[in-house]
Amino acid sequence: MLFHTFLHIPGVGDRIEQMLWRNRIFTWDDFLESPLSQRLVGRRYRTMVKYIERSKQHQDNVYFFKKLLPSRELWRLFHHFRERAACLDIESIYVNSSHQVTVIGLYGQNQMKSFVNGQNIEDFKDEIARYDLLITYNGVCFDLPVLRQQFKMSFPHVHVDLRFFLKRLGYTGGLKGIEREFGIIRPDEVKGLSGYDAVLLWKKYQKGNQQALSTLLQYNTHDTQNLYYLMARSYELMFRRIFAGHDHSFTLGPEETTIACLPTCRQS
DNA sequence: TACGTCGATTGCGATTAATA
DNA sequence: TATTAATCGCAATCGACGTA
Repeated sequence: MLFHTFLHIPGVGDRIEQMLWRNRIFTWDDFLESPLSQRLVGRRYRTMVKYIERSKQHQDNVYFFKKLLPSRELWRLFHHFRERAACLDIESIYVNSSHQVTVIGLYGQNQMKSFVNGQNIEDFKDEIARYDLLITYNGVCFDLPVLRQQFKMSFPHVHVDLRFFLKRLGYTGGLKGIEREFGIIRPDEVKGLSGYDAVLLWKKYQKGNQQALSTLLQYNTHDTQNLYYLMARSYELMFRRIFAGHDHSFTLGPEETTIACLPTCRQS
């Protein structure tokens, strides 16, 4: 999707991008090679050539595109930069008028890492710095503000909040409900657990119940890993949607259809 | 329940394209 | 060249929404 994107070029909005696609100019190379380009965009042509050439030079620099793309279109970076993407989900308890993080789950590069308050939670800062792209559900409103407050840290990453991205595709409601709509079935041990249960499990753990922590970590692991599956599926759905009707011969390339199906996801 | 922010909408000015 | 139309980008407002 990155190479099909023109929206990041100053002076180019939805309409110009759509117009280019309608005229079978689907990629940066199409634009540079097509004799139509100059006629279609007039005086903008030189600016567009300059930015496309810069885009090709910076195609491994996610922050180049973060600066230029509108935030609602950052999802387009997911597939190209998926090796540097991590899913994030936190659990917390509400004490003294603020949220205190109990568990942080981070899934990226096919690895799940859990950080537990009082054990290894300080390692989280180093681990998150290894990634450039964060995927959360409602993270802009909850996870990231809580982490910023508790750890006094900033997140320079590209951030895709699936809550708003999925809403554009017609999926609303909490994470668990959307998982069911996508056919994800959780194992019996954590099926039916909610964020409130996570609070209760943490309190049990504080009273010495190790099994409660184990269940809490399992719950958080499913929350976190399922985000990756939802990101991959919704990316493909949006890709298909925005190109639908433009050209029947233009379909997803094999690199755009690879959906990472996690071993923890049981699909119906 | 409190919190935080997004998307949709609207309005406005600047820029560019098309036309006479 | 002048005028009009189309488009972009920004800011402000407000309601909606999901998290633990």
